[in-house]
Amino acid sequence: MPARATNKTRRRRVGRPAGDDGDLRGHLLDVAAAQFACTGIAAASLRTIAQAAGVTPAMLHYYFGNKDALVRALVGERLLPNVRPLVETLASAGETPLELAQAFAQGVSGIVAKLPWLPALWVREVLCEGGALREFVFREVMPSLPQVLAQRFEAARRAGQLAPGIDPRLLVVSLVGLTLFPAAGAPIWQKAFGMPGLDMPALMSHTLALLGHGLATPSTETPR
Amino acid sequence: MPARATNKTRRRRVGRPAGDDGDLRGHLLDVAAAQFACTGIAAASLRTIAQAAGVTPAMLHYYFGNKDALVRALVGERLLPNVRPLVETLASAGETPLELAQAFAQGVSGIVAKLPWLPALWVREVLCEGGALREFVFREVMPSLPQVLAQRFEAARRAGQLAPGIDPRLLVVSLVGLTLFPAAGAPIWQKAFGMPGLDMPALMSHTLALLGHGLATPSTETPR
DNA sequence: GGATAAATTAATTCATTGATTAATTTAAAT
DNA sequence: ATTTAAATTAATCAATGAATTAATTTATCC
Repeated sequence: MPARATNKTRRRRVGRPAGDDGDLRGHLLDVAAAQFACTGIAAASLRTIAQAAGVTPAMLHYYFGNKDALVRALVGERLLPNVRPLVETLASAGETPLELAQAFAQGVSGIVAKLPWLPALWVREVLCEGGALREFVFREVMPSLPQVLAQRFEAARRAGQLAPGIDPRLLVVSLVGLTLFPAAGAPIWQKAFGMPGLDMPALMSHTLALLGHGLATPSTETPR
Repeated sequence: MPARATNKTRRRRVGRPAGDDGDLRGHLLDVAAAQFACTGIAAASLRTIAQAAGVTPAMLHYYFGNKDALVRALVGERLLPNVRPLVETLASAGETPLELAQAFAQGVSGIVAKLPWLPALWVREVLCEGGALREFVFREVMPSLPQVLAQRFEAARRAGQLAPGIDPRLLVVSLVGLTLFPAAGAPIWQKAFGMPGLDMPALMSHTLALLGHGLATPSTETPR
């Protein structure tokens, strides 16, 4: 349908295209994102990316110049535009900590629906120490998103809205661990449990239940 | 000092060593583990590993044969021996789901204390789709650990010990996301929040509080 | 129709990587 | 003292990677 399928579709004819012949540059970004997420940025060769997209490696040089610029384009044109709105949303979403956490979880879910490669790329290239996106993402999103959340949780704690024992900053870590992390590992969980879906809706309702009351049985509290 | 420091220490003298000249093979495993965790297995070159250990790449060939065998040795001699006991412990630890979760968290904490590179290696090479340890670890640990936990949570659910809305299998995912994941991202959390430590004890008590009663405000559920 | 611009390929260059081997050095065994 | 075994280095090879360039093909503009 979109002039260019992911796999074995015959490539675009050589020569200058007539009018709008499909967004090859954008397609290359998508293919590169998938490869980067799957094998890691450093281990994903331009040859492999080009092959997966049905073009020659020279096309990547034509559209992006070099590998580093390709990575930057991916972050600038796919990652940031989708993450920035979430940051703004979370600055004022929800009243209670639980509502704020819910807004975060839903926001992440929405982004993942649009950019399925994001969770894996995040844990590979941002979370870990030698990650290639570390410095870049750090300057662009990190200063804002965790800070905003942590500050709002801290305010809630001062207002007595946060259970004792919960650390406002570590709560941000926990939230990411309960949302991005399961999404990044979706394939392995499905394989481990023989689940067909591990669909995001099921994960979402489970996570919200866990955040809501933890593992405590609401009806019969075990006496102790 | 164990005969061989991590960085710039002068290398062992050439020639056959006298008696016990330190465990170079084991040291190479440790250095390789750190490099693998930092940049990913595929992106960590044998040259870099050898350089970090103060030896020539030929030593890696001498002790392990090739890169694949090095990875297998690392898994077989460092990873599995530390993970297997945890699986056995968790088969019978704790009575309630909360206690079981606590046992898991403490077990992970203990392993991470011994193998600080494990969390990052896990998220890079096991969690994600193109991970190099995927198949190997899957055969060795995955079938048991998640299954054991999920089955025990399922039994607790049938006994009415698990809050409604909590999925026994997804709870396993949540637990990993609340323990291994924060450990893997420790550097970035510390940097994001300007925390000195993100020490495991603080993380542990926070996580256990979250698992215990979630984000429920103390006003609605105040024992005593 | 000819010139120009856009898009693509094939081929090439240079650096890096994994892997290997032939010496070399030293300790242990005989 | 001679031989053997263990450990290490330097040098090298083939394969792969990123990056580049010179053609080639096709559409558009005048």
